[in-house]
Amino acid sequence: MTIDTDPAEAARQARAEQRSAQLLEAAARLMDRDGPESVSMQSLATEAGVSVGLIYRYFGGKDELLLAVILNVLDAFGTEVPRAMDEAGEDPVHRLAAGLRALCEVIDDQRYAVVLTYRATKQLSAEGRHRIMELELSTMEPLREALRAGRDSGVLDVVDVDLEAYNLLLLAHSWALKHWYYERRYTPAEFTTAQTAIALRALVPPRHRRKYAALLATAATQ
Amino acid sequence: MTIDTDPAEAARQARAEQRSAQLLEAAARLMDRDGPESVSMQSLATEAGVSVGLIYRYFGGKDELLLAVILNVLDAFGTEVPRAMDEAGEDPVHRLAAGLRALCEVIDDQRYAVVLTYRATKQLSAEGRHRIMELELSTMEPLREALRAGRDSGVLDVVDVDLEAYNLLLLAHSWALKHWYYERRYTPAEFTTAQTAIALRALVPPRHRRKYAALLATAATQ
DNA sequence: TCACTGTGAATGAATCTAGATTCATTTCAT
DNA sequence: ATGAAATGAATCTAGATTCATTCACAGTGA
Repeated sequence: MTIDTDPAEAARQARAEQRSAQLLEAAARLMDRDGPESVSMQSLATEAGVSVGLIYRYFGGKDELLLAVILNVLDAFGTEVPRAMDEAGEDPVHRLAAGLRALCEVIDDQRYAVVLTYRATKQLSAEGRHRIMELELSTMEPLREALRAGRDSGVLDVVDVDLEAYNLLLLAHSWALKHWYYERRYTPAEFTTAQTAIALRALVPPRHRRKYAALLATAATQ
Repeated sequence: MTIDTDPAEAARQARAEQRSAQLLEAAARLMDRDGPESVSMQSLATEAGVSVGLIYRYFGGKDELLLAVILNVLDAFGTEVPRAMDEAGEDPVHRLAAGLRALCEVIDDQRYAVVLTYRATKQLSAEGRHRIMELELSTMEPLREALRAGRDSGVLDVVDVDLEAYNLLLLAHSWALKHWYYERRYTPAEFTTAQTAIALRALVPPRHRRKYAALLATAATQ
């Protein structure tokens, strides 16, 4: 099965990957400046400094492009969340908090792409939609895992792991979804801290609260 | 200023209102059957059994129509939530639970219109967007009020009223937003009960939990 | 009671528009 | 010189919008 080793082919692949990244970057920049509805093939081409036709070489069409943008975010979740959680050590509560923070950071970074996830369902093929669902679920797996671990060791009071994991994801998504409201009241960091406190307050039973006081506190605490 | 009393004018108004309601109903039915992206002027006209042109008489265009659909849902929130809360009596916790339940019920009933709220931002005029924001905020006011009352009387542990009220709204919205996932695992009623328990678990301090045991319990409680 | 007429309601084929897609042509790298 | 990469004007498409036309009926006079 060693079909590789063709240097020309390898070079092509490398270039393709670079182009693809360039286009995704441009899409992000464009959405960030003009909102997600401005992602037309023309404006994307202009933003990326290439011609429309070229986009079709690297992405089959708009559908595939949007799918790629979305998968890109989900991929960032899949990378950043576990990394942050592992850095946080073994404690399930700290792991959870770290995961939520990472989630919020990626979302802040890719705000419009996250919103796109909710908007683009229309143009996506059934298969694309399915991939997104699968990926979203597997993205959340580390959070679910931490919830389970915390429940098993008694530091977390979890009733329904799946539901509560999804709630955490939505808590973070809300930064993108309701940004028009939150941006007036919180910085990204404040938002993250406050939501972490709220989420953990729901999960950490009283007897363990002292231990996690730092995570449970907010600037606004009375 | 008694410009009314024109019976012809009154009749016209009545008919206009009826038409408008008929069209909004058709839009709901259509979205429910074919998804929100199928709301084209043609298909809406077909569904409502009128001609395309007529829609333009009652709604200026697609933007206004979508705005009306959305305002319609928000209006239902504005009516149902306070009603349910008032029926629940004085106790802030019961009021909150009743409000959340009412929210979930309206959302289940208008699932696609709720999703539309997140999708349609594009086509809405700045003014329409603004009205939606205002309305959403005032819709949540009863929830905020209950949170404040509960905090003041000590039965609720609330750090940031605005943030937590919005989280409750999103908890309910998630039924519509992530329906593809939840529908496989919960009935609307189960979802509502579970989310209520989770939300209240976060808010009711331990010393008051016994009193609200019924709301805090779920079928799934270990 | 019945034709007659004026007015708003309703129609839907024709038009317009935004933007996605194609592909004949040109440029570039080896 | 050759093939891949890139271009962008021309085409295609979905669907929103218009508007000339028809319809329905209330009011009017015989």
